[in-house]
Amino acid sequence: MDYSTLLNTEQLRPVTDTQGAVLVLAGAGSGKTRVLTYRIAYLIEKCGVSPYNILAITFTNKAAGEMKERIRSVTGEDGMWVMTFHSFCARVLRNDADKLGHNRNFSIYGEAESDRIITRILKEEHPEDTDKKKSIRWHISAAKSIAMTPEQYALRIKDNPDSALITQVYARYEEELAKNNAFDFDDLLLKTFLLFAMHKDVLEKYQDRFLYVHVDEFQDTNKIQFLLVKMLVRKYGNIFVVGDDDQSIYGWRGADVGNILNFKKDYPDCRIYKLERNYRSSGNILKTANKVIANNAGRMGKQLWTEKDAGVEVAYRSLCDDKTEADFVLEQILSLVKNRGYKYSDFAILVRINSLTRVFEDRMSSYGMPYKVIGGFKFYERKEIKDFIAYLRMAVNPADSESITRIINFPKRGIGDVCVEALIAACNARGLSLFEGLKRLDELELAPAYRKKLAAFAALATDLAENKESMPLDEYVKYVFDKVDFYSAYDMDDPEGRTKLENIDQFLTSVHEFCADNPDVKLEEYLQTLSLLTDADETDEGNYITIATIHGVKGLEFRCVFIVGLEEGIFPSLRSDTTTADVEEERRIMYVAITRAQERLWLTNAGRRFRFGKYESNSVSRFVKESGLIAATRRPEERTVHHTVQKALRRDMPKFAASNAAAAKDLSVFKPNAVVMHPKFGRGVINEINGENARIAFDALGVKVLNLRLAPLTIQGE
DNA sequence: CGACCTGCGAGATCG
DNA sequence: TCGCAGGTCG
Repeated sequence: MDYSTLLNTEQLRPVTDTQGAVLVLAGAGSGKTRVLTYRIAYLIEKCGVSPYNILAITFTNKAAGEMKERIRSVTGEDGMWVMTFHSFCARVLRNDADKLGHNRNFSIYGEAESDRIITRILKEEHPEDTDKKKSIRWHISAAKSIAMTPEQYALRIKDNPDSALITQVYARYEEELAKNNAFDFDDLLLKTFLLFAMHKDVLEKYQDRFLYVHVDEFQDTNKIQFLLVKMLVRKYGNIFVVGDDDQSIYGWRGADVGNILNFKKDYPDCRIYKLERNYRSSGNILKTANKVIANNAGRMGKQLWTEKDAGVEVAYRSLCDDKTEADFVLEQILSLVKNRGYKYSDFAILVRINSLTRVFEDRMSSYGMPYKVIGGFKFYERKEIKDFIAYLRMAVNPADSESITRIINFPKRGIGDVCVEALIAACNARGLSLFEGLKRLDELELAPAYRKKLAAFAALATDLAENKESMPLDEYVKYVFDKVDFYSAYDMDDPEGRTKLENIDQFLTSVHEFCADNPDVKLEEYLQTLSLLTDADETDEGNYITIATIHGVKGLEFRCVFIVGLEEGIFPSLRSDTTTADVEEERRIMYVAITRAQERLWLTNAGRRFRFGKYESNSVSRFVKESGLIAATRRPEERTVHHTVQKALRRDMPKFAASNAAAAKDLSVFKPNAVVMHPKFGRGVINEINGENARIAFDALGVKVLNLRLAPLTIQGE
């Protein structure tokens, strides 16, 4: 392979610099993944390094999957370790968890499980402080991501009035996790670090295996992640990290930009390469991005450039309210799809906070436009899915009392809180885990009524645990579904109940697919994979508009991007304790948003927005001013969607304004009392028409107000 | 035990 | 406005 034809000179240098420490500062759209992929290919092809000796760490599972695929298509190599920090650690721990007092079938707890445990501890020991559980969870996580024990952390936060409470709950929390044979997400990193620190032989095994270590999105690593990597490469020193200090947007979660800014201190001999040529965005888009980020002080300093044309001007629109803003965006999309051959999948609507997606979802669904929301609701966080998974966890890890208490009375078995308390007390008295206690109920001190109900659950639990090996995974989950009788747990006449069953069904389908891809997979492996999965990891290539938070589209690109809700208080999102550092992070988020766009970019804000049950007014975001696009505004309140849209059509798209089917739709056919059909809502009758908006009474769903020009309505008669 | 009522608070979220 | 947690009552 001739690498010099595949890469520009900027990219080629780090790819061929294979020994020692290398830092690549890669601007947005500069071919970062390409460099990483070819660097690994180069090691294999030109340096004779075995893929077995290479490790690549990515930020998301999705990124890992994509990189794996690219490496496979370039080198034909498969099965290399390309994964997230958490997956890497889970794999290491699976082999050596016994050295930490856990066993290999440990459960991985997410935030919800952590919350449950913390709430329980607070209820037992500090009932007056239960409202502090969020802050406590945050502190525990913060302590773990800088590798501090409760005692060490207590010193660090000694000025915090709750420091005693926090560290005491932290200590109890650790005991609980140990008892349940469970790790939380922070533990995966921390305990692997401790394992390496305490067991030189284990560390050396991995040091001798991974001779070349790569880390992507290095700007978003936290302290413990960097410590882990440093440890791994200490013996051979081959560390290759790629990142962009301007795209560090996880500071609030412990990501430490210092890792990238001070890389040279840790590796004095390192070589630093900059990738500043952008291949993604038009000249105008890039200019806007550079202008905005230039307002940040703490930067390593990069100036992106492109050989692309300036392209379409970046547009800024101020709309009177949130609904009008949504209509404006949808109007632009429809017009470009109809007249310029764009597909729905070319568009992304980016928001700073999740709650802004709603108005877009509502309107797209009324207008029959295909869309998909990234992030927001999380499939695996749904109660019904967690309940199902809890049964699987119990079968694999009987020590997992947390999962048992979750499902002991779901579906309803008449086992209430009092009964569960009695069981826990009886088990504690004998030093048994809940599962052991359930198996030996006759030995426990319990009221006969409780014993009887618990016996039924105990029989179920034992049966599930005994049968997990006796059939393939996909058959087993179906077996659990039937045996637990999820079907009768939900009311099919209740739409909510039906949705829940559908979700469980979807979960079962995903297990089938997983089994097809990974034949002979064991339940315990599947569960650990599952715990590390998120919705953002789903890849599918449908033709839909993407609605997402900016954090959710990191690393992605779209031909057309709308950044909406550009208002002070929303973006930048300001809390009372705002510091410059916070604003700089907000600005980096803005920078990430802008640099997602390839061809067209719009910034919008609304003068009035419905939030928390009432209208609120926010001033225009400082980022709009910084982008130099503020000129085209009057007072937003004076404008209506009609004027804005007409003006936009005239100014930006004069050639096709006339042929825009959406704009030219003949509205005179719609009259009060006309019967209309809507593909989603069914039959309805127009009650009242007010300009372009009509109040329509749908037979199935009641009255809705729709924009006649946008909504896919057909006249059925009068 | 479980259905219903009331009050409170509301950020982004990799794994 | 909406979702959750905690309290009350049948």
